[in-house]
Amino acid sequence: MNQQIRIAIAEDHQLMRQGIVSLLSEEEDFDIVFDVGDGAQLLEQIKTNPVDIVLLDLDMPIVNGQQALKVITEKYSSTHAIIISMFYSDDFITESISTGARGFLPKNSDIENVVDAIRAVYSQGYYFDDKISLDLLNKLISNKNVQPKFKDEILTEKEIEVLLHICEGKTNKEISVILDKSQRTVENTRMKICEKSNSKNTAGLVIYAIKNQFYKIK
Amino acid sequence: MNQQIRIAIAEDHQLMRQGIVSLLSEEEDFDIVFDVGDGAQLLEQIKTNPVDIVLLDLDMPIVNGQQALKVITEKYSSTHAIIISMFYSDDFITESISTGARGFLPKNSDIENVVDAIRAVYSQGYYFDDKISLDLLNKLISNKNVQPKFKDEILTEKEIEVLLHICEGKTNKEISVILDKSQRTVENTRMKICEKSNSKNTAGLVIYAIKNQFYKIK
DNA sequence: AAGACTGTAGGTATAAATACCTACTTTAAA
DNA sequence: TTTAAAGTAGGTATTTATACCTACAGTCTT
Repeated sequence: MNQQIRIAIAEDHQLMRQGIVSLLSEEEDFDIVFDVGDGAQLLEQIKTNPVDIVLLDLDMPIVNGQQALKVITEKYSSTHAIIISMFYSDDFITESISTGARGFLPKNSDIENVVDAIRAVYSQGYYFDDKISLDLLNKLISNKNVQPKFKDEILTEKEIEVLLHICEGKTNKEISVILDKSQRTVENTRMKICEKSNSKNTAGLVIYAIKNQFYKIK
Repeated sequence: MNQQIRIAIAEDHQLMRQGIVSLLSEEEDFDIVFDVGDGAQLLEQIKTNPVDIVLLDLDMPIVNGQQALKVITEKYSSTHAIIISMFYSDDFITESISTGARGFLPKNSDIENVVDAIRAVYSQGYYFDDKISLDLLNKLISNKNVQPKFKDEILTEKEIEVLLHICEGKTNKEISVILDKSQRTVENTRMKICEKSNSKNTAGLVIYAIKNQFYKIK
């Protein structure tokens, strides 16, 4: 038998994870080494169980996908990550690629896409879906180091705290009372988040918070 | 062999759907009759392919889960629906139950939960997860016809249109220009949506729009 | 034909958010 | 230890959103 492709799956929705495991198990040259429900478990498992491919869900709790991806590309150069994400925006893709992902799959992919992606990344080192815009591909090719824009756009603890209260529908004044800070401080923080998230009002902030998994819809 | 349980699956994420099919196929007494990606296909298929159980994703495009659920409980009394949803709020559950769902599963359920739910609904007619609050169960038991509150809280076409623009970050003035209506009209519509959705500001509106699948995060 | 609802829009007011400043303190990194 | 950033908060102004009214024309249902 040929050498098997060693695979790990990190995905927080159990049903989805079990489903993917079940489907991929049918491929004879695939060896599902382990599957986990969050980024922290992934980093723990990968220490002792080397794999070739990690299928990585971007929206995971505890240690999120981005952070896990960063650690993996830095520490485990022989492991290549393929991102699975609910969202399919250019921002997400470019961010993932620049952090070291070798492939990107939307969650409405077919299992065949996943199988193709795994084989492609294993043999060629990368995989991109048909649906990825030519625009984006050109951007990625022409400009290896895609915008470090995201570097300084990471929200601080305080900003995240304020953002969550905004998502809960609280006004600046209400937030200032809760955090025991001046209303002006909260206003400034709010504007700072607007800048960083490139949004121009409350609606934009809420969408940003949800897209980036700061705020989880219950 | 005993009689098989005939099952249909309606879920818009292909990977999830294929995964569930693969996992359920391992149960010998389960007969997966068909699986579809939206509510319209479900209603089409079910005309000619009777099933005992429908696993129904609430967040589907074209004809959404709620509408499909309504038709099924009205027209196909021998078919029982089990809801699978990303969201686990009491509102969603009570709404689903009052529309005729016989069980409710969050998307982070285990496949064992799904199998249990199918068997339970098939033999006992209903299934509720451990995680469903006692509070809610009591509400459901004590008060069969749970709030018809939702009845008159359905958004009109105009309201949905305005809501989407709000989610896009547009101001009332901008929306009024786009729709060629008075700014006051848009303001009034906005307030009406606030009432219906029981939210008190823009943040609440956006969350409501996302939860209820009016606005899809791209 | 009466009633209910939707869509339309005006009046008036207050509350909240947004925009663009300055400035000081603390903390962390170079 | 200088530099950079974050956290703090004040001034001032404009724009937006929210709140609570009234009113009328069109549509659909009873």
